[in-house]
Amino acid sequence: MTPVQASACCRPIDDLLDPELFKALSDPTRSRLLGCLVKCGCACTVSDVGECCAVDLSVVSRHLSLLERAGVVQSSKTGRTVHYVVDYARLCRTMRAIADAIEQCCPAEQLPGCARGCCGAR
Amino acid sequence: MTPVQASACCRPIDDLLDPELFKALSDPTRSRLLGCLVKCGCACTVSDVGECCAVDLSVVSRHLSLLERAGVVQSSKTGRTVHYVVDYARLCRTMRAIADAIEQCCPAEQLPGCARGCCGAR
DNA sequence: AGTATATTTGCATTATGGTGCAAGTACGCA
DNA sequence: TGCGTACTTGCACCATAATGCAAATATACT
Repeated sequence: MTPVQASACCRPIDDLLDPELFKALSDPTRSRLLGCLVKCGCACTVSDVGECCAVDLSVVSRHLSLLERAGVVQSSKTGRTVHYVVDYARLCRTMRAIADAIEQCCPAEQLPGCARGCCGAR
Repeated sequence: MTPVQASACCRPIDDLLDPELFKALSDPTRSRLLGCLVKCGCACTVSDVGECCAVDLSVVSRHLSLLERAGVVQSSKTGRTVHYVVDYARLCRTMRAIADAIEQCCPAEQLPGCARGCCGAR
């Protein structure tokens, strides 16, 4: 069993290692905005969140909408103000699911004898 | 308490939302390589992992070393071949820690009454 | 020593993405 | 209707990073 063939098993991990989600969390500014929102614990306006870092409000707006597209936060518009909330449940669920999936793939004895006989020689 | 002030509490989350880690997982090619390695379950050579996707081997090499710098995988050189293994334990621990930290910040009742009185009006 | 294999590095190219500014849209209020 | 506020979008600019190719390095084998 080669790594390529091994890819055919352990299905769940492929969907969980979603580059889009991680990309959303990979920018320092965005990370800071999210951290701010996570700790706030309630719905914050774009302007409120914007106070967390010294960037243009348009940048904040774009980052928050990107986080929403990634499923990390949710927005609700009331009048002319937009409130953002962290989707705590979903984010936790995703992180735990990734941990679980990785753990399931983790062989009991990792090295040097390959438990699954993959990777050719090894 | 504004979002800015709220940032002062709930400390752990800031260190856990490390953009560097997520950046490592944010590239599709890298994600695929990692998924391949995770499912393989044992130490794979650069060439082996490279079979997972249609990119130059030099690209694979660079991606794997980046993943190592991010603490996602570990390498060991034996002779002229380099073996990469996923650091299952560390990755799981990190993901769970993030989930835990987020959950701790999650207010019991999220909306519309803000449990922490932050975000001004709301 | 000479050749083959495994991986890395330098370099140029291209793609992606973050940023600020200015203008635009949407809505509330007088 | 006109003005102010909250946010978004278009655009240009700049930085970072992904990629392939070719060359270099390191090691094994004969």
